[in-house]
Amino acid sequence: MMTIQTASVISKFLPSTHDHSHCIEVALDRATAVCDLQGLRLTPIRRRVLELIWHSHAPIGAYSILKQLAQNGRKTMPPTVYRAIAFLRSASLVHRLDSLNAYVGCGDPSEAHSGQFFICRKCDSVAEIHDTAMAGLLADQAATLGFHAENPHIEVSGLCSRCEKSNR
Amino acid sequence: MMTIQTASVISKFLPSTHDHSHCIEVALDRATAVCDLQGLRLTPIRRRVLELIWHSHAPIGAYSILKQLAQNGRKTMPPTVYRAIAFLRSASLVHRLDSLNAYVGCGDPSEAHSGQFFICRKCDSVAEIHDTAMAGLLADQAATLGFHAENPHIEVSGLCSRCEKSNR
DNA sequence: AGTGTTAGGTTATAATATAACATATTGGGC
DNA sequence: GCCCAATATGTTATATTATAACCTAACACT
Repeated sequence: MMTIQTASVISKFLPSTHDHSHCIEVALDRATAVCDLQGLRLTPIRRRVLELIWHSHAPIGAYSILKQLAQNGRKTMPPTVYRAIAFLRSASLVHRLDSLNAYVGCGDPSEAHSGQFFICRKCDSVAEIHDTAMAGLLADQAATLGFHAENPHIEVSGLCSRCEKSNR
Repeated sequence: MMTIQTASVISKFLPSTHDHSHCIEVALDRATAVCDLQGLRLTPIRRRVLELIWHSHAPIGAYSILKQLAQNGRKTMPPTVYRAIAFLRSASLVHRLDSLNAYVGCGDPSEAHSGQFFICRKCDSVAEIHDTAMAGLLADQAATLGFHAENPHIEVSGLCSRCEKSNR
């Protein structure tokens, strides 16, 4: 089957052997650049939260972030974490996955967007793409219902190839 | 633009004037039939919860259901509601909308499925469709990532035509 | 240095959901 | 009809996720 390429892949499923420290580094560098450019303040707390979210390619819950923040010395309360998350989301540095109540780093914070997410139900890894054809199809279907779609955020659960191979 | 019809509309946005008692009646009748056919027990509690969910075409939260259940005499606790919801979901009589932590009745419980939902952010009304083309596109994109999609559940927020007209 | 804005601290609580165990009800075989 | 096993519901407690409200600190700009 031939598929027209309409999707930009924002993040793929990576082998467990990949150099993840590099991912983190790149993410933080990009975040710094984006914030710099847009006059946003990537404060130490926000930076640290972003770093924790990028700890892996799996989404992480707010209270898990909270625990890890609290380890490093001073006690930290929920609002601190939720504020940092709100900031990071508003800068498109982080997405919330509603189906998991969890947050994942975005590999392409270049502009505000809401992507399509594939979530492995076994290892929790997430891949993100931005597919214009799908968005278009959605908009078309919406139109037939007289609906104006604003936020084609899509979450699909399933199995990544590694987990599917490993045992199903 | 020509759009190939690949979507079955499960529920549309309806005018506020529509005969909603009819919707409820139909939903309960279908539920009875489905349960009968599949040997499932639509007990009084489950039936009542389904009825409350069908109170409107807008999703309703578990604790809102709980409050209304508790009004009719005996006190009711969260597990009661969550169990009823779990049953109704397993029978495809109700869907959960993750983006709202809320539940909505399904107009077509004929078989297990996960649809595409358009949610008006102003009046909260929901329309549901089942679009094979979209599911296919999703599966294609998933395949390029080596991902096996299992649950193409989609929620899109936006404005229904009525709310868009009314003032934006 | 003064001031207005933004970020973070702190306390309390809201909202959503489930674990674990006890009791009741149901359907089916005898 | 009676008993049993399975299913459904009651009950208590608590987990998990998220926000309100108010206060203090840091910063950016003049």
